Amino acid sequence: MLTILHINTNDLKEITLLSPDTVLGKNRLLAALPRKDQQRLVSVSECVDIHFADTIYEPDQKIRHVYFPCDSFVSYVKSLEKRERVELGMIGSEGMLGATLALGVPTAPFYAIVQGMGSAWRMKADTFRKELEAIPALRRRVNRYLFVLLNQFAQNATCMRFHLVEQRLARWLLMTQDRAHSETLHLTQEFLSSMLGVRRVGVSNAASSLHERKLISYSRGEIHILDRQGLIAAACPCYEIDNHYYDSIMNKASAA
Amino acid sequence: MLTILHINTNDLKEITLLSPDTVLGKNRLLAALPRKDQQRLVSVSECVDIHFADTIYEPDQKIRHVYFPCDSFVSYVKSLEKRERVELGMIGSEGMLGATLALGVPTAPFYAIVQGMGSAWRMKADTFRKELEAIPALRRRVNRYLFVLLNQFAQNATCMRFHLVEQRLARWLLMTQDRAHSETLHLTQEFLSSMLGVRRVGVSNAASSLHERKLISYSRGEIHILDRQGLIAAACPCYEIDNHYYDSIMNKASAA
DNA sequence: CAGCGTCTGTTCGAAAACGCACCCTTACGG
DNA sequence: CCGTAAGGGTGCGTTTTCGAACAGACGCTG
Repeated sequence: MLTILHINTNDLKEITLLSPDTVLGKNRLLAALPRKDQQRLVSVSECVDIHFADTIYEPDQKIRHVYFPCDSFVSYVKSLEKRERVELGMIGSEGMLGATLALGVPTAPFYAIVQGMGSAWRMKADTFRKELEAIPALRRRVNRYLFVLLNQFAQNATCMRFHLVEQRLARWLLMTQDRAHSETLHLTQEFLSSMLGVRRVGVSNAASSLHERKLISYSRGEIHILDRQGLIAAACPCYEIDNHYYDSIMNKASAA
Repeated sequence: MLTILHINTNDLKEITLLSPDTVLGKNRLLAALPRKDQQRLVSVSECVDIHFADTIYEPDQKIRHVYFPCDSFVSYVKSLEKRERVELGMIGSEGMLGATLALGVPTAPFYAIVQGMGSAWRMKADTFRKELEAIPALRRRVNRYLFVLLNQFAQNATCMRFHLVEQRLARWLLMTQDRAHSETLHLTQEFLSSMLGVRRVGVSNAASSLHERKLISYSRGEIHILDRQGLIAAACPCYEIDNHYYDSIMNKASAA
């Protein structure tokens, strides 16, 4: 239908096999909009694949597109010096990239780096701005999402300050699994260390500990989550606080 | 006039002597609006005094009023456990409290605790919402401010993660001085420790060091800043990055 | 199969911050 | 004048993380 006709395909075999509803439903932010609005938005979007380690935004650079991840996910990263680099938040199908455009600033505040490859709906920045004006439901939704993002940043800041590397690693793995929809994750310790803002050794120790406790297994960048409940117990409460907050804010949004 | 836009926060005395609508000019967010809008906003606001240690907002509680500080200033504070409490950002005359209302969420995300007593323009939450609709310039301004806030949170998070207590203390004092418009600050170490999220001993050591370096003097909660330039050098770059960012975003806003 | 790059595990001392506790000084009110 | 409380300094051992380095293990490529 409309939706499919307007897709700009690079290689979208997967996508084209799915019904429009399914594809749309993959992004929770869009999925909560009225069907009509969803169709309109898809008609001005394209479905793209994004790849591991792609840099979607750089700080102070113009935002060209906004993204609504389906099964991909992306991290906002702040970098001061070489070693002073840390993840601020993680965006998957529950959110979107470039929401700050709604605040009237055309540039990106942080790095946005792809963590999990997959597909995302992509829209030009100008288009997004226009659709924000045209679709009140979208505007409301994006605004609420910005509120959630602010909270995630705050939670993450406090977590970084007070919680141990092991707890933070557990939390990070859980968040990643939620967005990757898979029990296997491809992540090197080197990479994890830059996400958590610690040395690789710190990750190594924390991972060993989680491994000893039979919560995960890993080998050469392949991490398996063996015991999700145990991992939740090993993580700091920030994981569940975050999830809870998202639900409480975004669900109220759809009710309103 | 334009001069008002370029006020250095350090010498606000000038302003109080200046003109009749100086009261408004004391809040930089409002001061950047067209004169007409300023007058309208004042007509639906009241000027109130807020006092040290007042709790303006609590997390998940409804926001009743928004505040535009004149010479007062307030901290956003996140608190997980008893000891796990830290300042997320500081709001003075350069910003406002309750900006998140513009995102359509009626509740406050964090504690807001008064650091420096003084006056502020106060507006009912409903009024603020209506004025946001009615005054596009206000909406643009508030949105841009939210963008800045998001950045401040990010900067602060990274700073907390990587920088030493002494650097962070120096930065905090500078930020406070900017908002207090005074060289004397009343702050106990106990209080500072909960702002920086460290032990009081940590503050004590850091303060001793700054004192030895003749950058500050202090006694029983009275802190004097002796050498502002030296303090800037002792602080992490986050201080200047923050200021720079504010200017670059908010000044563009007034141009637009 | 040799070579090389990547990923991981481990070690070391040092730095920073932690929790806790004790003691001294100053301010203030009775 | 003195008792009390608040503010601040110091010491101690512990924990966590840091920076740097080295060694083993795996997998790809030539």
